[in-house]
Amino acid sequence: MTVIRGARERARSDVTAAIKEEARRRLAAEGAARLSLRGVARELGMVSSALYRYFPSRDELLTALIIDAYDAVGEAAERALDAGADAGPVARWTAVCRAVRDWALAHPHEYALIHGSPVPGYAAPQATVGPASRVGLALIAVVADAHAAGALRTSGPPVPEAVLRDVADLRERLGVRLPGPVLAEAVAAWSQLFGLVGFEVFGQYERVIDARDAFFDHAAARLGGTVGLVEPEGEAGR
Amino acid sequence: MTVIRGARERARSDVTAAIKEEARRRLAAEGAARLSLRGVARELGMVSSALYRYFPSRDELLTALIIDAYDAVGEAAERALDAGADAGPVARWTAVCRAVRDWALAHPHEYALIHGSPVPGYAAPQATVGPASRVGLALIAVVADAHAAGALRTSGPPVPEAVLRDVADLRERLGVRLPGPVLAEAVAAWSQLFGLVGFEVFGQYERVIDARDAFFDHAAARLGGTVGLVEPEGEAGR
DNA sequence: GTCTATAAACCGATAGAC
DNA sequence: GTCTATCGGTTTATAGAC
Repeated sequence: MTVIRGARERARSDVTAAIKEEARRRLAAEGAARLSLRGVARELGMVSSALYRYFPSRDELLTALIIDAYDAVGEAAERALDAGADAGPVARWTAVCRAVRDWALAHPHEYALIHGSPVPGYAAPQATVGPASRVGLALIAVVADAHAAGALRTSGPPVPEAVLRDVADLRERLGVRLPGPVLAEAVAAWSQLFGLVGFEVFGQYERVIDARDAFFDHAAARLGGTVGLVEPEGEAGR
Repeated sequence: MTVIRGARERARSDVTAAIKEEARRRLAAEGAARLSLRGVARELGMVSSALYRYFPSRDELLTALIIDAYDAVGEAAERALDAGADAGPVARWTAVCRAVRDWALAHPHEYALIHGSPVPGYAAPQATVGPASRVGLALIAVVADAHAAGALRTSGPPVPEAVLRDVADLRERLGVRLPGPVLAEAVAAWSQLFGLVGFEVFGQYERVIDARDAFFDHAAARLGGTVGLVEPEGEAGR
C-alpha cells in the first residue's frame, strides 16, 4: 500500500516536473504574460483539462516557476559563497555576483520572470518572498564575514537617518551582525547588481560593451568596494 | 486645399495621439505582451480594422510606444541636466538620476516597456536606439562637464584593457571628451542606476526599505562618486 | 487521472462596400 | 477612413464519461 502510494506520488511528481519543464520552454517562446496551460498541455501531448489535476490554475503554475527560479539563482549564489569561503572578500563578492550573472545569462527567460516586468494581473503570494531574498542574503553573508574578519573599510558620505532606521529593522529580522551604514550600502549594491545583470541579459549593452566578462567583473568588484570590502592585504599596508 | 490638407493631417495626428494614449492605458492593464489593437479599438469605440489606417500592425504601435517612452524619460533627464548647469557635479548627477527615477515611478508600465522583460516575438527596430541612449548621454554630459571643470577625481582599480578598447570606440561614436576609465565607470553607473530604479518600481524593496527618497538620493550620489565626481570644494581643500 | 465536448470569450489581419 | 463580415486561429475553465 505504501509502496503503491509511493509509486503513485513519484509518478505525480514526475508529471509535475515535466509540466514545469515544458512551461519554462513556453516561457521562453511567449513570455510569462502569455503563458497558457493549454499551450503547455498541447506540447506535452496532454489535454488541457488534465493539467488542472496538477496545477489548479495558471497563476499557481506561474508561482511554482517563480519560486523555482528564485531558488535556482539563490542556490547558484550560495554555491559561490561556499566555494569562496577561503578567498579574499572582494574575490568572494565578485564570485557571488558572477554566479548570479552566469545563471541569468543561461536562463534569460526565467531571469525575466523574476526580475523583469511584473506579470499583469498576477500578484506574487507570500511563498515567494523567502526564495526571493536568497541572493541578497548571500551578498550580505560575504560582507558579514568580511566584517567579522576586520576586512571592511567604511567610507563615503553619511547614510541618512531614515535609511538607518530601515536597515536597523532589517538587521534584526535577518539576524545579521553588521553596522547600519554597511548594511545600507549592501542593499544598494544588491539592487545595482541587478542593473548590471539586467542590462546585459536584456540586450542594452549591444554595440556599447563587447568585453562583457571583463566589464562585469570590474564593475562587480567596484561594487564590493562601495560596500567597504577590501582585499585582506589592505588591512595592514596601504 | 492646403488648409483642408492641414486640417486633415491635424485630425489624423489627433487620432494617432488618442490611439497611443489608450494603448498606454491598456499597457498598464494587460502588459506589452498582451497589448492588442482590438482592445484599443474597442475602448476607443472604433472598429479594429480602422486602426490599421494609423498603425500597420501591432508591432508598429508597440514601437511608437517604446520610442515615446524613451523620449519621455530622456527628456526628463535632459531637463534635469539643463536645470542643474550651475549646481555642483554630484548634485547635478543626482538630479539627473532623480529625474529618471521620478519618471519611472510616475509611469511604471512605460518603464516596464523599455527596461523590463523584452516582449516575446518583438524585435526593436533601429529607430529605437537613438531615443534609448538619451539618459545615458545625459549622465555622460554631467561627467564630461565636471571633467572639463576639473571636478573629477579618478580612483580605484585599473579598468581592464578590453573594456578600454570598447569605450574608446564608444567615445569616438559619441564625440565625448572623457578619459577611457571614466567613461567605462559611467557606463557601469548608467546600468546600475536602472538597478536602483527597477527594484523600486517593480516592488523589490517592499518590507526592505521604506525611506525610498533618501535611500535613492544617497545611492545615486554614491554612484556619482564611483564615476569620480566630487563636490567642487574638493578641488582645493581636503 | 485522462478523455471529449463545450461555453463564452479573445486575437491579428484582410476583403470589399460605402 | 470607417464600416461589416470573415478566416483561422487562440484562450480559461468546466461538465461529465470512462
